[in-house]
Amino acid sequence: MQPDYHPESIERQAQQHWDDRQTFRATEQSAKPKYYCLSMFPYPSGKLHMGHVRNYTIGDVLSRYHLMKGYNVMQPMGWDAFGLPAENAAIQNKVPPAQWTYDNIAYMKQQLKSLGFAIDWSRELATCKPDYYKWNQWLFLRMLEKGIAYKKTQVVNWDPVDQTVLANEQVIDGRGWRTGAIVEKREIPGYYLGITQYAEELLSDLDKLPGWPERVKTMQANWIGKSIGVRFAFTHDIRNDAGAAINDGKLWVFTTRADTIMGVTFCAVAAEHPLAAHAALSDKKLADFIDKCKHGSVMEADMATMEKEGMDTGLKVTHPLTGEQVPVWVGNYVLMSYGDGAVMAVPAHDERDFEFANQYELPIKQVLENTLVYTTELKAEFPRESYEHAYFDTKIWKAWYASKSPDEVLLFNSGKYNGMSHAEAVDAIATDLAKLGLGEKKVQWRLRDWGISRQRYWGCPIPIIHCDACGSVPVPDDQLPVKLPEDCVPDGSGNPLHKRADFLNCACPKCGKPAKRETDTMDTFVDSSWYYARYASGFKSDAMVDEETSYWMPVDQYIGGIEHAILHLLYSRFWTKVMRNLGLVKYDEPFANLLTQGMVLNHIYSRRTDKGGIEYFAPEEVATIRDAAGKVLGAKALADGQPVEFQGMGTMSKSKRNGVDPQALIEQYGADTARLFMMFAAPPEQTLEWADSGVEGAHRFLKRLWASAYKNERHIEFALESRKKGRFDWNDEAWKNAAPSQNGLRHQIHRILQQANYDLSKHQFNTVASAAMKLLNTIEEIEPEAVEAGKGYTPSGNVQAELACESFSILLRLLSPICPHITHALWRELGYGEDILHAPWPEPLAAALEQDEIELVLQVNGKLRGNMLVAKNADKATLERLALAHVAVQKHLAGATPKKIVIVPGRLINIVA
RNA sequence: GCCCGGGUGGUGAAAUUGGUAGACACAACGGACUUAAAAUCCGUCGCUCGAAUAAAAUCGGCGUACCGGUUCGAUUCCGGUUCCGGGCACCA
Repeated sequence: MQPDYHPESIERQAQQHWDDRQTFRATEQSAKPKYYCLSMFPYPSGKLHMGHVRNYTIGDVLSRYHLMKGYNVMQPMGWDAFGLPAENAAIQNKVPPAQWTYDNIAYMKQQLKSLGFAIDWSRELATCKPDYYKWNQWLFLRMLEKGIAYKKTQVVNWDPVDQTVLANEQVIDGRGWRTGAIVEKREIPGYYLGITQYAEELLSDLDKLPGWPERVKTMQANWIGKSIGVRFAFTHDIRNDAGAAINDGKLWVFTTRADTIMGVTFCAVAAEHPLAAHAALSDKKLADFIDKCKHGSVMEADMATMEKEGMDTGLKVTHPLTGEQVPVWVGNYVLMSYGDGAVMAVPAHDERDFEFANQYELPIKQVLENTLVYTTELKAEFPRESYEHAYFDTKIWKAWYASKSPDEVLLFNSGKYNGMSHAEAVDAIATDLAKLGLGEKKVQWRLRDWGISRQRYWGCPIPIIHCDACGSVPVPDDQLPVKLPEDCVPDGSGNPLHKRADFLNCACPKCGKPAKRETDTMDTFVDSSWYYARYASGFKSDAMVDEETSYWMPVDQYIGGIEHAILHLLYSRFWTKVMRNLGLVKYDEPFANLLTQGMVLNHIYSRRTDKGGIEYFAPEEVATIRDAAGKVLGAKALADGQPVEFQGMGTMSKSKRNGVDPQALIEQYGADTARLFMMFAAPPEQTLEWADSGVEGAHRFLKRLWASAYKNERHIEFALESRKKGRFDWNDEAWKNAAPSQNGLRHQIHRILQQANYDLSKHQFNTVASAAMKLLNTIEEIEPEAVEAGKGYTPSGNVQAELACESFSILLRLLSPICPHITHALWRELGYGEDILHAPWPEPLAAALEQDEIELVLQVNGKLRGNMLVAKNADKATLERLALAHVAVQKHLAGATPKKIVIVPGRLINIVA
């Protein structure tokens, strides 16, 4: 064997070996248990970044580990190939998104291959191919038939300069990222999927997912947000010009806090609400305000953080229970798309209403009793006169409320409901409203239906044809797929499909007259909602999925970034349930076990353009300015020397230009070093700030491993030879006769292995990597001189050779999922066998783990004072006697009598004095 | 703003989930080898703390973002604060 480690040649040979034998080609015919290991497929943005390397290495470690554990493993790969960045690239480079995408796929595929992942490439797919997205269209049509898909208006960001719809990402501080123009909200029609019809099951089935991280399940449950409340109406007699009562004289609202209904002092409606529009007809200032509300982005984070503004409409509605006249305000924080676009306001017991009431001097009426004492401190901070009997700062109130059980807080100031608890009051009030025909109990979900229409070119066409005579007509199944022309070059304004007569013009499937195709495309989350089932289904052209999915599905291990904790994972769960209800699949949930990888972060630098848009700089394009502690204060662009802004750390992404390409790393050190370093850096679920400062160390370890194997080559050969000839019987008896130092080393080796196997079961790969390093450190303590050629037959020499042989075999197998190339090569070079992947997974031997004596820690009053060796089965009395007699204990007890002795078996003795 | 995570040496991190804080590495420093450098090997490495000493060994104190609590014992559990990251429905 070669004396030095040459990664490029051994990696090429190992990959060739796997290619030649089709090692990772998965088949459905196997007696072994199946293991479907899936990493979230990448968007083909151009190059891999470190987040990809992390994600796919984690998946590969799990795949290879299970392969050696005796599973029938399938690990596929594909491309989430539709999306916005391809259009941006087209605008910049004037290349069609299709060509840019296919070029990127080719490059990134070669990068993935060079990392040596155990992928079954025969199952590769790309979502931008018609044979894939045909089935998006097909299932969408089934959903239309079932009433799951429907059409209604949606609010979008509109750039008035580019005359185009903007993605949320393209809105920076309320302005278009290219034009800098103030963004407007626009209402346009679009298609929705009724995910709320599945809300109950999506929530309750979280309990069927013990293999998912708790935090992801919590996030999904909060997102679905089931709450039981009351929908009710204020009445009015406000009539439009035609004399008809607006909305039948009812202002509907929803509340989860119906018990506070007697504390309502005003109502707030969205700017788009019919009452607001009516009032604006005769009020110029109100009309201007409503117009102003239409500017700004539609993002929830922006809505929630913006200054709450409102204006009185001058209109009054009647409280259904008190008969009081309640003023109606327009509030910029009320969303038309939530519920009925109107809310009741109870400033005494709602933080947002409180803030609004304070700002506009609206009355506050307390209706929940409160035994919190109005202290002088509170008076100083909240001195307003009307606070005399109520302490309405809702932060204080909420803290007080949270310290009580809901039944302890009773209603007061609420007429006939006085003295009732929360639950009693909600029931009584709902009953009274129902008697009046003005309300009822209702389950309300925070979850909204999924709007899938995108006014963009590079996506899956929505299979609808618009006919003047017949309206919106679904494309018949036999005309699927509706193919997207692949040669368009978007220029940033409008949808290029509008200019494509060959795509646009068609015949109405119903009446045959000339008609126009829908030009909206589907949200790319549709593409990623079922790709896992397609991998598993043999790519039939006549079916979306087939019976083979029932062999592989559900996915046994899904791996992907925590940023997908809600949307992608929830949509996939929903899509699965729709497919199940259509009889296409038999499982309820797509992903049995989930590992959410922590983000790989890097610095983000940006600068405002002259127009008011935003421009990002890659970290290597700037020189950072740091303070004494090394904290980044700012930076200057290397190109022009002008300042750029440091935006903090953020996840690696194409759009923020802060991705790090692993190519240089792979070329300089090899794939094994890149993989090892990535796994060693941090546990998989932890966020990681990118720095390559440890790469050298990972590479140094692999060089040491190779050198050590080279040094031990002859001893291992000798030991393997001896085993074959049956010259020595390496049973427990034989080891008992070996020297204590040799048994000590063997004990250490098996202890490290035991811990590493435990860490693997927890998916904590960084400590598995460090276990490999510890194993090598331990192996280097074995003295190889004793078995130099020709002198290897002394009893001690035999033990040394056998110890080296056993230890290396453990180390190579343990390391092989992380560093498959070097371990593949060394396994063969040292003569262990043809293919390490066919070797069984190493397990520690009970006999090697056994120890006669154990070390116990001695504490006095919880402080470490010493330790002692005791027989492993020493009884309690002996332990106490030995501990009290210990010199360090005696010293710290200083003659005091122990009050208590705490013994933790196998660990410590704490003497409390 | 709301929901979910996280904060441990100069750095990445570990601690068998309430029991020796800092394993394994990186960087730095010192040494060996070398004409020299690289590579390699050996050693030191939480603290502008205290005692001891010529120097060390050694002994002790403090230390897991901050404040408080529970416990014989807290990086781990509970309450509060703060900073950082992820998500917030058209980035994927």
